[in-house]
Amino acid sequence: MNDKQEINYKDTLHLPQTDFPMKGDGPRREPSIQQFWEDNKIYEKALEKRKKTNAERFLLHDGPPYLSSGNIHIGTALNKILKDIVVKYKTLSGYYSPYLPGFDCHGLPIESAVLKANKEHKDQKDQKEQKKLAPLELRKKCIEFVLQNRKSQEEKFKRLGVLGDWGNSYMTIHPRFEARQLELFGQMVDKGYIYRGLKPVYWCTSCQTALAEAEVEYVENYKSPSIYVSFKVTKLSEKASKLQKCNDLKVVIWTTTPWTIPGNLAVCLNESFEYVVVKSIKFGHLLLAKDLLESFNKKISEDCEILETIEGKELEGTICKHPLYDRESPIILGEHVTLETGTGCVHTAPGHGLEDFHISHKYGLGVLSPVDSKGLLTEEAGPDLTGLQVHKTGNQKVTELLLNSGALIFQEDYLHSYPHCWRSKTPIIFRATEQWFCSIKPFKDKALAEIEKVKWIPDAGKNRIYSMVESRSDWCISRQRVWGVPIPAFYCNSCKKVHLSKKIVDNVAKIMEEKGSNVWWELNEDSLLLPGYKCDCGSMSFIKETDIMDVWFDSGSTHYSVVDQIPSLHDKDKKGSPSEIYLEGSDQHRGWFQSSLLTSVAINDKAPYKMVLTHGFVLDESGRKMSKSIGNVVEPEKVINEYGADILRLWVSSVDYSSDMRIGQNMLKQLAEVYRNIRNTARFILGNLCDFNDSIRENYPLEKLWLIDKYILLYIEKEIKPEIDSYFNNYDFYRYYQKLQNFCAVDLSSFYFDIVKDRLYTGTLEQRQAVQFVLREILDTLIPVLCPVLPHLAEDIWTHLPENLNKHVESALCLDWPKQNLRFMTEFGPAENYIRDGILKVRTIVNKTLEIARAAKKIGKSLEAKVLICFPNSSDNYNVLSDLNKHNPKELEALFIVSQVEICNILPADLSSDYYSRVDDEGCTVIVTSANGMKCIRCWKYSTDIGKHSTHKEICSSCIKAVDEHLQPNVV
RNA sequence: GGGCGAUUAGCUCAGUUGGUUAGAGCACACGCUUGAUAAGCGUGGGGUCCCGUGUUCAAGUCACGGAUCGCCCA
Repeated sequence: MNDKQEINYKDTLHLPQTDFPMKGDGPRREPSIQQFWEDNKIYEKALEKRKKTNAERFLLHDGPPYLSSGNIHIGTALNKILKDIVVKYKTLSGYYSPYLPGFDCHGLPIESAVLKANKEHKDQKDQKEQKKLAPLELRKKCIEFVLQNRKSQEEKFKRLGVLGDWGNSYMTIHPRFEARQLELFGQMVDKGYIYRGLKPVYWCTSCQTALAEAEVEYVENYKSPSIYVSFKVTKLSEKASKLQKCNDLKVVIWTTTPWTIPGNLAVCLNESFEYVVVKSIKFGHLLLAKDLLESFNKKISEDCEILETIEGKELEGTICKHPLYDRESPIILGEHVTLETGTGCVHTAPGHGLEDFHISHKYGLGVLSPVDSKGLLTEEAGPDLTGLQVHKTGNQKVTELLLNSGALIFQEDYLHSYPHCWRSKTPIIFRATEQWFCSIKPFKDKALAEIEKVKWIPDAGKNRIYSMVESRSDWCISRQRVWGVPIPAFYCNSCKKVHLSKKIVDNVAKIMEEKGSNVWWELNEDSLLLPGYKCDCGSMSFIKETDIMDVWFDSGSTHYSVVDQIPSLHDKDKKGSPSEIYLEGSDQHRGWFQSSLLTSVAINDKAPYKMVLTHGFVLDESGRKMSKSIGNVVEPEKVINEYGADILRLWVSSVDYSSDMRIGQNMLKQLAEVYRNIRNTARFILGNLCDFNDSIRENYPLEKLWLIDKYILLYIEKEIKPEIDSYFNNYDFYRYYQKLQNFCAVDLSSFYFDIVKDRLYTGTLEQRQAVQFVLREILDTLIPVLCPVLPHLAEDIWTHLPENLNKHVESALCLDWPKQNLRFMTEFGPAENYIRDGILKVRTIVNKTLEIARAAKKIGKSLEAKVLICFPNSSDNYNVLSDLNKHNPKELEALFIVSQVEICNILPADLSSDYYSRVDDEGCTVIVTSANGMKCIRCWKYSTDIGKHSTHKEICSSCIKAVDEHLQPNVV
């Protein structure tokens, strides 16, 4: 055995050993890791662990994704991953953080998708069979559609590595959900917030139905009659009194829908525009916006003289007379008035336009809508117009009446884009219809105050929702649709009175909880109303409402219908306690954030969330919106199949979600590189801990550590742990990503590991264990810190832990967040500064000098070199490095990965020009020469003591020590 | 058309109360290594800080105007 012929020195090295694969191979291996989590109930166990210790609750309440398709797009994936990162981090760091996923199941897009599928199906069979689906039939198809999509989406979410209580996820079609939603609605009814009123909606006179925005398509170059009409001023506002001298003054309006003149209730001006009174030869004194006078002159072929100029706001309150009826039409002010076309004086018919409706509502003008469902003018429009079709004879007759009354100034054909019904392809109208509203006014101030209290991330979110809520008018909660939760109101059959009360609503809720919301269509009024219910007029015959609720009301009720109902989600006896966080895309400022806030303030007087985090939208690599037609859509499924979920998750963590994010092949490729580097960092640690035993850690004598060991440990305590923790705490995930990447690539891989390899592979057991002790500490920090973003990688590492390491929990996801190690903090103080201020900078200069020698082909690997470092007399670095060199010369050699290091103040006088390279820096001069002595065939370092030993003639004295130890393993 | 937001290297991000020559990682190029090896290490090139005007001794940073992109609304 002692015969040198028989010793293969390579066998005496401690090279890394691990089964941990170099490649993650996410597409193939992640599913089995996920299976492990599911089979072993890891989500439940991690949660249970916190519950046992009575941990503080941190609830991220899931905003339900919409089930209009079984696919998820990259934005949804981003959202779910962000949520999962938050929940995993909070769980690891000691909170009780349950995650109950939800799904949004009602609404028009689903109904439309089902109708479309049905139509296509029917088309193939028989065109004539095509007729409207009966409500129950349609709803049945919607349920099937939704259940199928839910299953498909759930699979996709799970494949992202999102853990949660999938078995109990909530759906807005669950009877218990719908019942609670109605209860909440009942409470709002009870408080008097719900009322019935008129509101203009898109209306198709051919289908005789209300249309949603999505069902409207715009036809270009549609020909409308354009008319200029004068309204006589009967009383000037005080501020406009200077116009008194302009006798017989008329305000000129312009419209392309003459049939809406009967609905006119006001004339709207812009407060900041300049208006003029002009003298027309044909029409007398006219008022219109100054900037539009020129075009107006052309129309009437005159060159009107300007008599007066006045600001729009001074005219507010001036009264005009309606040109057809004996009715007042006041001048009001609105921001929507523009100078694009017309006269700057806008004919305002609140029953026939949304802007008109809102501005008239502000002035309390009421609504007039003298048009029936077929598009025929009603008696309200007067005997001359009754029964005329608005777009045809209606327009003609109104124009004729205006001409006769002398109010018509000019008329011509006008081409513009006009909304049409997508089904019948006929022009639509705006028509005021009876709708259900939630009055915001009573609790708007409270809602605004709550917005102030909530923490919005990023900050800008607060302004955004604040201004939206501040300017919002009442919430129209009814839809003339089938796929949704019914509005449980009744109409008396004889006196038409509306019946809606908490009692009625609660009763319907009770029935619905038992039998599902289909009962509304299945049962008759008697069975749905309270037994023996009677109208004030004495009638007991009622008709049920056919409108359903706005789908935003469904999801907006989840704080009550989900969070408050499930004991594991809210603190004991603390119903109505806000969730810690809502996390959605920035489009939800108008959507879920707002509807949730409104219903919550309405019934609980407070916001349903303490914090709201919003993220932007995902664009393609060049910053364009993703669209099928451009073909730049990045599908999460494809990313997963090519790179795995961890890469997608890493992408999520790498970008600043507060604004729009980009994704594309180039980025993913780079992320895969970063992932590989992190993975190999872990692999290096695992491989080098193959023979380490955790029992060594206890009471490990820290004095055996080298300076560099203490430095890296202290760096982790003082910088890595606290920074990473604060990045997660502040939801700055991209900072975490940057830090993690730097830590693995720079601090560990290229710096610490490179330096430490020699000791690990060739050193004595004591030297090797010192490094292993450090690697073990690093691993303890690294694994949990990977969990939130790269759970599959973390789990993979955990399952490949060498056998003598303490695997005290079943899964990496059950670990605790790393805490600061006070022992290191107090015992290592001075080490860090030495490294920081001196050695790191010197190392860079040494590397540069080595590189010059290498480029000149003088050396290959740096161990072939000897380094001479010369500092000025006063240099602190001189003192630090020379002290270190005296104390442990091996450490400086290791630090620069060279065979010899000399430190001096003065360059040796005999320094000839046969050195390899030289770099003069401000702080020092570095000279590289060839290393002294011969190369040790074991550790590859050069030394002068080779060949002196009787047995080991080819290795250095350090290696002889290590080899002897290896040959007699019992002697430590 | 209105409200809100974004714009720093090929990519992802730093850049403090305005203050030297704007930084990091990745990517790229060249080289080394072959004892982390479908890995690892070193060195290097690369910037009109979206554009313009202004304030200032001094602007990536502050003010105003504009462009492009995105979200919401009309």
